[in-house]
Amino acid sequence: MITLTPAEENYLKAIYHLSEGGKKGVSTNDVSAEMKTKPASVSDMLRKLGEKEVIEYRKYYGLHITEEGKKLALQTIRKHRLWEVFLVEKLKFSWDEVHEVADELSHVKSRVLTQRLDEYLGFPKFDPHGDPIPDEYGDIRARPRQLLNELDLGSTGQIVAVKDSSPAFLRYLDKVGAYIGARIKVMDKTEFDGSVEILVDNKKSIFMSKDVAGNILVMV
Amino acid sequence: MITLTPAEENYLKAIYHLSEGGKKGVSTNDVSAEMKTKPASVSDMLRKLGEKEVIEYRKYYGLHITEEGKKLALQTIRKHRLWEVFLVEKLKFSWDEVHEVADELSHVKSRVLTQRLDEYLGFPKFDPHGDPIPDEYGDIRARPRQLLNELDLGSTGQIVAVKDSSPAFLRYLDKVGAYIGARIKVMDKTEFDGSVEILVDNKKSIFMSKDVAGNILVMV
DNA sequence: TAATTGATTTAGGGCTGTCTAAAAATAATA
DNA sequence: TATTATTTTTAGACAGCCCTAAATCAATTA
Repeated sequence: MITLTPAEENYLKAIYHLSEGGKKGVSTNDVSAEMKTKPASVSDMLRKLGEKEVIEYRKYYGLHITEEGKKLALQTIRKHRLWEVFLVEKLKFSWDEVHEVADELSHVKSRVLTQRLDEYLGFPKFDPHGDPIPDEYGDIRARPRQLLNELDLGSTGQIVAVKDSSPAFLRYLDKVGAYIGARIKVMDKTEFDGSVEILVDNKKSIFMSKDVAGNILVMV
Repeated sequence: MITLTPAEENYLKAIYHLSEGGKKGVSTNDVSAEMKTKPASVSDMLRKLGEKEVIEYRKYYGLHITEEGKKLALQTIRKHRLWEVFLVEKLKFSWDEVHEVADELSHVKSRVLTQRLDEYLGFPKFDPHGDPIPDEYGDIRARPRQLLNELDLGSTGQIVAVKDSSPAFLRYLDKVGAYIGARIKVMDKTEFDGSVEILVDNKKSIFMSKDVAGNILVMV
């Protein structure tokens, strides 16, 4: 049975996220940026994770996460997200306050604790950010996606993809401040032209035509 | 502001308990036994705690905890006991399962977390073992004591003292399996002679006359 | 293809917290 | 008091995790 130190868990979790996002392999610098540690420290850690076979690591050529690595990363992610639910739902933390604390809590090693917490929270399927919570076997229920222009007034979600991925469209999104991963809320809908006003990351309000909104996929 | 590492917190907590129990100073070996680490490791840690002025440390002569040290120890104890309450009351852990887990949880550094947890639990004054939970200023409310023969059927508590401390009485208690610190529950009360049946440490059931029970102080 | 640039790794060091083995101080006993 | 026994401390080592500085490798450019 492979066991990871808290630091190793954190690295593996970061690597998992990087693997999901980008298509190709993950580089030392990617991990360094994500973890906010120096590349030199990352090299050392990658060697260790390679020895534990949770990643496949070739010096100078980056890495790929292994199946075993994914499983372990999902365990950590599960714990992290369950604690986030607890902090927000039970202890009334706001979204932005939870991350660090959940991070520390998620390193407490007790399988029973995780199971009981899951049960206590009513086996939630998604965390407060809308990210799915893996079950104890690492399975994730894929969240259904909806087109942004079909969302109801007041509903929230996260931009996960675009139908039109032309550079022009992406540049436009970039310009107005929308991006893959952005948390959005529908603030207003105009009936006659189908345009919408959405709030991005609880900060910036932007207007969108029906055409634009109809090309954005949102996870609700 | 003094900050302690998790290990330092653990040592200080142990030292606080040792200081409360025995009257005189605390020795390196005492701490070693309590912490289950080698005396050599303890020496090193005592030097560090001495430098941080949470204890007063004289080489070869043991130590005394300082006022500042007591305050910090009580903070840690507060967190530990709040988590114990959470684990037992909300997550349905049993008494014997909670300690290690609460220990890890109590090292999560977030003042807000502790406050919100306290609030969520309804500001409990005692942990599941009956030990008092310090408030955020480190104050402990002394728990009221009751005579064992005055407890209601089904109530639980911990034996904390005896009114009659004659050797004969103590020998008797010892014989039947009651002792200072024992967790008890009143299982039966006989009206006509005032005798009671109590369950000790969730294991052993013993009978007591009214005279005996009337000499035992219980913290409920 | 050769030189330069940028990414990555290695080398060496610091800090924490543990250990074992050996030395030193104190306490107990003859 | 002198010797022995016990307690405590020091010395040196190791693992984890981070750093900086220097070396190495790979990719790009001239």
